[in-house]
Amino acid sequence: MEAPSSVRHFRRQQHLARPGETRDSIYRVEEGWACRYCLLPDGRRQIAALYLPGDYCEPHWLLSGRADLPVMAMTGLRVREVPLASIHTRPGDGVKRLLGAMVQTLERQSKWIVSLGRKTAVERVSELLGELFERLRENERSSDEFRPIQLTQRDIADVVGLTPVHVNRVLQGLRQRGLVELRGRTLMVRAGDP
Amino acid sequence: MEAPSSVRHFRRQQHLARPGETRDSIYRVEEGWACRYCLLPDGRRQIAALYLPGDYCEPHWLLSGRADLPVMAMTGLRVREVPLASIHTRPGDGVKRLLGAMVQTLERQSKWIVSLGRKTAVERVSELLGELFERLRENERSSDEFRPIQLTQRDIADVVGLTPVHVNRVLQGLRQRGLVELRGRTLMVRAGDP
DNA sequence: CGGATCCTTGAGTGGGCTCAAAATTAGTGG
DNA sequence: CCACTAATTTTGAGCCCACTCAAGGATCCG
Repeated sequence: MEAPSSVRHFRRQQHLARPGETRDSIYRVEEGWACRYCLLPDGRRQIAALYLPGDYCEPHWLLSGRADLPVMAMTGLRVREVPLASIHTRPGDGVKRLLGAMVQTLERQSKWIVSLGRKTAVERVSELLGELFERLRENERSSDEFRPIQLTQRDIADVVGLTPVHVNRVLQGLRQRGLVELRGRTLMVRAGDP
Repeated sequence: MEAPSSVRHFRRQQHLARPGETRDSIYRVEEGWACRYCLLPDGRRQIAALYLPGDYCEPHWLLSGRADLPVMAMTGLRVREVPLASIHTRPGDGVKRLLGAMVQTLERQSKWIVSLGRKTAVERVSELLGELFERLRENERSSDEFRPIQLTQRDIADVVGLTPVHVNRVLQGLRQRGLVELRGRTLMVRAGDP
């Protein structure tokens, strides 16, 4: 007998799911970040989705029942495990919230396709940081001007489809324009991203 | 009084939906191709999804009830209009098929993010043509070796995130390798895509 | 304090872009 | 059926954004 919703912890780089695995539960992120990514045979990596506190990971498991891409913790991570059975049997808001999250993921992915296909390096990085700031502001509701982004520049590179070296140079530009700050090794983002 | 499912026709370049519109029905493509795209203020265009015969367009309207991006016919188009009400009230396979289509769209988009972010021009074009060939083979079931792709090179460019000029040069390479043929102005794709 | 990871910087290269013009093809109306 | 126009495909030359390779500093962690 398991509790209907249990808390689980993952360390950075640890996998929440591996490709092909069948899933009978999803996660709701409570603290920390996770990502869905694809690793090509020659080592190239592309991150296809980021999961922040408050996000469901991954909503479409409700329908497909299996993971198609690996999901990994990008920081220390605390999640609540939600059995799919508990959602199917109780047809309340649960299903609705999940399907809503799915649509949101879909729209976010469409936006990223546009960025990756048609935007420059500076535009992509700015857009990513802007989006992250907004998503953080929605879920945790404090109104600090700066927020920490716990990603390495390699991680950012694998989201925006660039090289770590070039991400570094872009960030230096954004720093001079005051959109971003570096404290120790963690990146701080400020509100306002046109 | 309207028939419960009516057939509609669109000409090339004609819009099936415009951004912000509220939708009370979706389409099932019967013949021809359509796409969802994004047009940036400076004229850059990126196509985010292609809809082929047999596809639902767009499944997530079922949940969101509105179009976020414009949808346009890329060729002459015949579709069947399916009122959302008829799906909501009859909770049979209809909902299931639509949600399945939604998951498929989601997985397809994830794959495209990987391509746009991390793959070369030749890889992207080959992958697009291979995917299109497979999707065409699933829905229409004849086993011709070659199939027509009714897209201009500009359209292809706006899918794979390249310039029309460069798409042209890539296609010339693929033609020399026999993966592709050009009859008149229409591109013919052959099976086999490693 | 040693080792690992990450950030930074420099110099040189290249894949894909831009600009521009010519060659094909499709579409239209007479 | 044919001229005429518009839309595509093709080709060439030159450029630039982002990449590669490589080394040197920071920062973190045990």
